[in-house]
Amino acid sequence: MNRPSALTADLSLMRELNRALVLQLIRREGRISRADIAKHTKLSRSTVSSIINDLIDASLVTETGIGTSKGGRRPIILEFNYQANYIIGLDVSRNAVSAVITDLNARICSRRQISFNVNDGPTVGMPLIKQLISTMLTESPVGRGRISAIGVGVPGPLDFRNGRTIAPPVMPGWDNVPIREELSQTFRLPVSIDNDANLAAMAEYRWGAGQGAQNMVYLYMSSAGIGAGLIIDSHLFRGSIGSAGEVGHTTLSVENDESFGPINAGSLEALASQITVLRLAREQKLISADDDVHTLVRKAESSPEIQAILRRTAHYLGVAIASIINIFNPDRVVIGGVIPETSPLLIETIRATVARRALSIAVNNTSIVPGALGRNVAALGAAALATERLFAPPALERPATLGVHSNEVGSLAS
Amino acid sequence: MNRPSALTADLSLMRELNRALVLQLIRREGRISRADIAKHTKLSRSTVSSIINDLIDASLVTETGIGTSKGGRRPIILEFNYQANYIIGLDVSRNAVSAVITDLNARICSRRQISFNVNDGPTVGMPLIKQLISTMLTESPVGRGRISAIGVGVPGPLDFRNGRTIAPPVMPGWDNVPIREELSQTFRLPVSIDNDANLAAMAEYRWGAGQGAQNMVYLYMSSAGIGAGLIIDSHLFRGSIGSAGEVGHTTLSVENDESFGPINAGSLEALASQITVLRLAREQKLISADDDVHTLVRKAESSPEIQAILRRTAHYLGVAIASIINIFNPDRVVIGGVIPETSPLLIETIRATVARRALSIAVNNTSIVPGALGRNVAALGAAALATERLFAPPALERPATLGVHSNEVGSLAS
DNA sequence: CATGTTTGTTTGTTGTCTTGACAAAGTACC
DNA sequence: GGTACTTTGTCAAGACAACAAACAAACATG
Repeated sequence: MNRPSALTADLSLMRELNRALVLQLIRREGRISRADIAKHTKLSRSTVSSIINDLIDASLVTETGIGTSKGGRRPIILEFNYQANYIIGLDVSRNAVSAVITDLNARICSRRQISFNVNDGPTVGMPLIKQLISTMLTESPVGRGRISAIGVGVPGPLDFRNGRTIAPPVMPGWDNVPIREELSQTFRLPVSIDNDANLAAMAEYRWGAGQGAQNMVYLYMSSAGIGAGLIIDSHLFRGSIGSAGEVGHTTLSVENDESFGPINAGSLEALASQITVLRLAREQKLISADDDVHTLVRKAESSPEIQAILRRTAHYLGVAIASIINIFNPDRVVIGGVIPETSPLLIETIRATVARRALSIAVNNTSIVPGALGRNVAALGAAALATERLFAPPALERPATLGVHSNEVGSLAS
Repeated sequence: MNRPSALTADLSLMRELNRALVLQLIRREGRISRADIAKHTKLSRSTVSSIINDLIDASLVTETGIGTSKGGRRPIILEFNYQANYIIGLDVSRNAVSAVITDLNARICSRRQISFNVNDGPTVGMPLIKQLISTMLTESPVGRGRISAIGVGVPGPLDFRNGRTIAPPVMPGWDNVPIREELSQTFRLPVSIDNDANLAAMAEYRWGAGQGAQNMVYLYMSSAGIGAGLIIDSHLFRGSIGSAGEVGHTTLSVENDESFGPINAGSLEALASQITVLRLAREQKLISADDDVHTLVRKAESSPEIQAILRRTAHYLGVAIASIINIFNPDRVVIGGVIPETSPLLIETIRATVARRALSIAVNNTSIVPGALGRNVAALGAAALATERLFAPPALERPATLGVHSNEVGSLAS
C-alpha cells in the first residue's frame, strides 16, 4: 500500500519529467545556456526553450547575462534562482531546538536556537517548537511569503506513513505525536519530517563530505545517540517501517564458543556514544565535569589516556561499520558528530579496524571520511529534504532489476 | 558514469512506460479484461485497447475467452502468453552446472545437470558450459527460435559493469573472465549474469517465500558458502561494486574489552557454512563420510549432538541476520539452502537469536521464513532475472527523496 | 564583406492520450 | 416481451508535448 504505485504516463507527466530534468541540470551546472541544456538532455532546442519559459515564469530560473561565443551567436546564461524560495529547517535534539532558514542552495541566511528539554514531553515541547517557527517566520530577513516549506528532524524512528513519532526511547512521552500534521495545519506549509541521522546524511550527501557518492552510509554520533542514514542511488533508504540504519541498539556480538547468550557488553550506543566517551573521561578525571566534547578532543592531543578511550570507541564504531560495509557495499562512509569531525585519531582508528574486519574488495572501494558540515548538519538536512521535495520529479516504477545484462540484443517489450 | 542517466521523456517513452505498465498488470493479475486494466492503470479504455492490440500483435498477450457480466456486456478475458518465449537459466556451482528451460512464468519444462569442477578453471569450464547450453537449445521440447534469453548464476561477486568474474575465492582461476560477452556472442542471445545468492533471492521473491515483501533479505546457505541477496522495493540491490550482501566473510565480532585484535573465530562462512556443519558432524562420527545434508537433517531428529551443532550454526546465522535487520529493516528474511529449508530446529533457533539481538521494533515487523523453491532456486533465479530484463520498463530517475511529506500543499515544480 | 557557426525562435508535423459518442451485448424490472 | 440501465469495446475529434526544419540574430574568420 505504501509501495509507490506505478504512474500512468501522459503528456503532463512527460512535461513534468522533462522540466525536472532541466531544473536538476541547471541546479547542478550552475551557469548554462539553452543550447547546452539541449545537448546534455538530448531534448530539442525548441523544447528546451519552451520549458525554460515556464521556469522563468515561475521565477525558478533567471537569465543572468551573456556568455562567450563559441564561433557564433553568444549564449544567454541561465542560472537557478536560489533565492526564489526559502526553507525552514529544524533540528530537535535532547536539550535544544535549532532552526535555520536557507535558500534553495542551503545557504543559511538566518539561524536561531532555543533551549529545550525533550523530557518535558509534547505538551510543553510542541508549543516551543511552534513558537520558534513563528519567530523565524516573522523576524526573518526574507518575507514570510517567500518561505515555502518546513523540514523537521527528530532523534529517533518515525512512522513515515503519517509523520508521527513512534515511542522513541530518547523521547519519553513523545509516542505517536502527529508532528507533521500539526505543523502543517498551523503554518499552512508543506512539512517534511525525518529522523536526525537521515537528515544529516541527506545534507552531507548534497553539500558535504558525501558529494558525488553513489551509495553512502552516514554514521551520526550525536548528543542523543548513534544512528545511521543510508543513501542508495542518491536516495534515502528508510527500510520497511522506517528503522533502517538504527545501528545504535545493536548488541556488538561479544561471545565465545562456550556460551550462547550475549555477554553483557551492551549496545553500540552504550559502548561508543558521545555520552559514554565523556563519562569515561570524567570518571578517570581526564576532563572536568563541565568540559564538553570540544575540550575533550583538544585535550586528547596531550593525553594518552583520552587517546585510549578514543581508540576503544573508534574500534567499536569500526566493527559496526565493517558490518555495514559487508552488507551494503557503499562507496563512501561519512562519520558525523563533533568528535569524528575534529579528532583525526578517531577516523584513523576506525579505518584500521574496518580494514581488518570487512571484505577487502568492498573496503578498497570505500572511502571513510569525517563529516564536513559541522554543528548545523541536521537542521541543514531538514531544509535539504524539504527542498528536494519541492523539485522531485514524479515517482515512476524503477526498472524491474538492476542485474547484469548484455545489451547486444533488444528487449521484447520495446 | 554508471549512474542511470535520467532519460528524456518523449512520446515513444510514454508508450513504452504504459505498455510495460499494462504488461506487468496482466502478468500479476493473470486473467483480466481491457476495462479492468483501464480501471487499475487509470488509462482510458481506448488507450488500453490500442496497447493491447500491440501486445497481441507481439503475441505477448492472448484473448482466452469471455468472462461473466457485471450487469452489462461481458468482458473479453486477456491472459499473458507465458509460452510466447522461453528462457534458459544456468547455475554454476562448485561441482555441477545445472540448467533449466522455463516459460515466462518460471514453469520448468526442461532440466539438465552436468558434473563440473570449478577448480579446472575457465579453459575447461567454459566449453562445458557452452556445451550444456547447446544441448539445451537443440534438445529442448520448444524450438530453438522461441528461446529468447539466457541467465547465468555464478558463486561469487561480479563486476556488473561488464559481466566479468572478479577473483572469487571459491572460483580459483576464474579471474576476469568475460562470461557474459562470450555466451552472448556464441549464442546471439541476451545474457544476464549475477551471483547465485542474488539470483536465488530474485526467484524466492517472485515465486517463492518472498512474494509480496517490500524489502527482503535472502540468506543463501549453498554448498559453496554463505551469501545474501537484498531486494529493495522489488529490486535487487547490488551495492557500489556488486558486493552487497557478501556477509560470508564477515568476522563475527568476537572479542573482549582487553584486546582489540579479532580473536581468531573466523568468518561466518567458516563457522556456519554447510561444509562446516558436515565436517563437525563427521568429526564427531554422527554421520558417515558419504552422508549428505539431507541425511544429516533426518538424523538430527534423533541425535541431540547433531541438534547441538545445528543450534550453534543457527546462532551464528542469527547474529548475522540481527545485524542485517538493524541496518536494513526488511519486512521479510528468507533463508535458503537444504538445511534451512528442511530443518525446523534451525529456523526456530535463528528466530530466537534474532529476537534477542535485533531492535525490537524492526524484529516485530520482520518474518523469518525458510526458502520454498528447493534445489533449483538459483537456476530459476537466473531465468527470472533474464525474464525481468525482457519486460523491464525504461529506467527513469527515481524521485529525489523518499522522505516524509505533508501533501496538503502542492509542490513548486508542478 | 562574404562565409560559416552558434544560439534561440517560429512553424508545421507526428505521435500519444483523452473525451465524448456510439454500437454491441448483457442485466433488471415491469 | 419490452424498456431502461450497465458494461465493454471501438471510433473520431481534439489537446498537447516533442520534434524537425526553416529562419533570424549575433558572432568569428578570412
